[in-house]
Amino acid sequence: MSLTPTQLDEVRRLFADFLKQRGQRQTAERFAILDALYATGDHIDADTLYMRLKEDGVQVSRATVYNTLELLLECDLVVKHQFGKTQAKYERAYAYWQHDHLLCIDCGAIFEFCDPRLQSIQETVAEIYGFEIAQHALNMYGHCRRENCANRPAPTEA
Amino acid sequence: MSLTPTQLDEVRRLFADFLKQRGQRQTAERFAILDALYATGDHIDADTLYMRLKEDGVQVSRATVYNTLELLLECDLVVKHQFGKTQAKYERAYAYWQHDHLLCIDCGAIFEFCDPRLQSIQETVAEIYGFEIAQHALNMYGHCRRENCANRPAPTEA
DNA sequence: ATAACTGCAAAACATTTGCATACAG
DNA sequence: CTGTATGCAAATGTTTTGCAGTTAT
Repeated sequence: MSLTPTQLDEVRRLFADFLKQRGQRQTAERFAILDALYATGDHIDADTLYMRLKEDGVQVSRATVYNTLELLLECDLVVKHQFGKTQAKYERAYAYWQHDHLLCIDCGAIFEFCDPRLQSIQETVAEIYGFEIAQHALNMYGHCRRENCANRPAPTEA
Repeated sequence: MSLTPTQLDEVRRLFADFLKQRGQRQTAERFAILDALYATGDHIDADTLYMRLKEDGVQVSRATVYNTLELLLECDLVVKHQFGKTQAKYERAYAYWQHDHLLCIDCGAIFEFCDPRLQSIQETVAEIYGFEIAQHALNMYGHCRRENCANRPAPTEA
């Protein structure tokens, strides 16, 4: 799930090019945030990312974290998710297949899956409604069957 | 898109039964909120619902709106959506087919669709991950082609 | 009666903004 | 140098909470 050092360099280069092309500055903070996000294999919210940077001794402000995440979204190096909560989660997007999410209501575990039929659905919907579809988000919510699942409800006798 | 008076009575009865069964009180406020939500064919956020009630001369507090929406979610008379924003939207759920959403990035218009292939995907995912899936949310984001679409981006010459 | 509910206002969160200072280009 | 970016703290927007007073049962 981790990227190779070469891939990480490529990601930094893509971000650098994006900033240059837009006449925006390449600051240490921006690259630190990019690195921290890519170091996380998981889905992470802005505040946790902010605190993780702080723990690692990288001094950045929350405002810069939000600002930079916005830039990373614009250059498609990061995707943002709204998993039914008000707080958004972010996930790295480079060298990562397009996928959807399966979430456990009880323990919060997140799994990823990919089903080609979704592409067909997207095409059908685009056709019917005359839309040009840019992206989609499919989230499935349920109960995982892991032994150690927290908040697991008592099994309903069936 | 509007429910018949008979259906609305049925909805109120379902809510009444739910409250009774849980030993919770049937207050005028709760039914006013239920009615206001069902009077809206659209997707509505908690604050707009609160203000709409106020306009109609129904005095309720924001806290009661949120509290009641929570109850309505629990008895499946309402569903909650997180359309990529921090603010949640609510939609009536009774006598309404299970459907998914197509949103215009430019003007915010919301369309609904239903595709049977999603059911197959859900079954496949449940099987593969050993999940018992309770619900899903599929949102597609794109550009509608309506003449009067606000914020429509300039057509890219192709 | 009494336990539950309401309204209010304060608190808690998540995110955005304004502005003085710092710094990349 | 110059205009962007940063950090901070205040502001905004959304949702939750605590509590005194109210009300359905």
